[in-house]
Amino acid sequence: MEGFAEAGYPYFVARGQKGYNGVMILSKMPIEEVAAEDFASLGHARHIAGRLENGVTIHNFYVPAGGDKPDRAVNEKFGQKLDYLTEMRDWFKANKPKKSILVGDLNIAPLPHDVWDHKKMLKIVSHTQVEVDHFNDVMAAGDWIDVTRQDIPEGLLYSWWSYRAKDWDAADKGRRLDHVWATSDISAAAHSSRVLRDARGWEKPSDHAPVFATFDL
DNA sequence: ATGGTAGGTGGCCTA
Repeated sequence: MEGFAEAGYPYFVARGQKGYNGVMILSKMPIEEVAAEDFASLGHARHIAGRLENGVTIHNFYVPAGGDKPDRAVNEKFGQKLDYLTEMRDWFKANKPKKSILVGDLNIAPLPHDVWDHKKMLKIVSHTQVEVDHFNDVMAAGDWIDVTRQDIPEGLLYSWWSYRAKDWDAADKGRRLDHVWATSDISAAAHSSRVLRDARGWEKPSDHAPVFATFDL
């Protein structure tokens, strides 16, 4: 934590399970934890929410990846992913977000231009129709706006490239799995979204690249 | 239809 403070982020809210999963929101300003839900009762640490002193709430989600086969009858993890999204939807229906930002690895690329090959990817977990339907239901339930696509509506845009490609940059078989959303009451304050694609080429990189957005609030 | 890479933890599982 000292390292984060030295880097200019003395405040945070976080949940984690060593060796498994975790979410964290670092802040330059005081932030108070306001929620940490265990959707689909997985016993995981995939959600944290904090509120800043200006009244803005920030959610960070790590939606389950969902395994390989997009069929809950043979792949329990896929069912858990859908259930996770269904419970997110119901929670946002019951707790209508206002002045809120949602970020995270949502493990779904919702739009045809969020993947390198829409037709091929329709059979691949992260871009199947049932996942996109669940994803859109969560957005509708919270009146969420996709800030990244508000700023960058056109063109292929990815935030993740598999480790398994021999040359991720040349093959460029990416997916936009990481998202920045805002409720419609503050979405007009968002601008300057971008993906730091260069980070995918750093030493010992994550397979995800950072997604940025700026809010004037 | 399959394998490909990376990581964390501990000898395999998940992403």
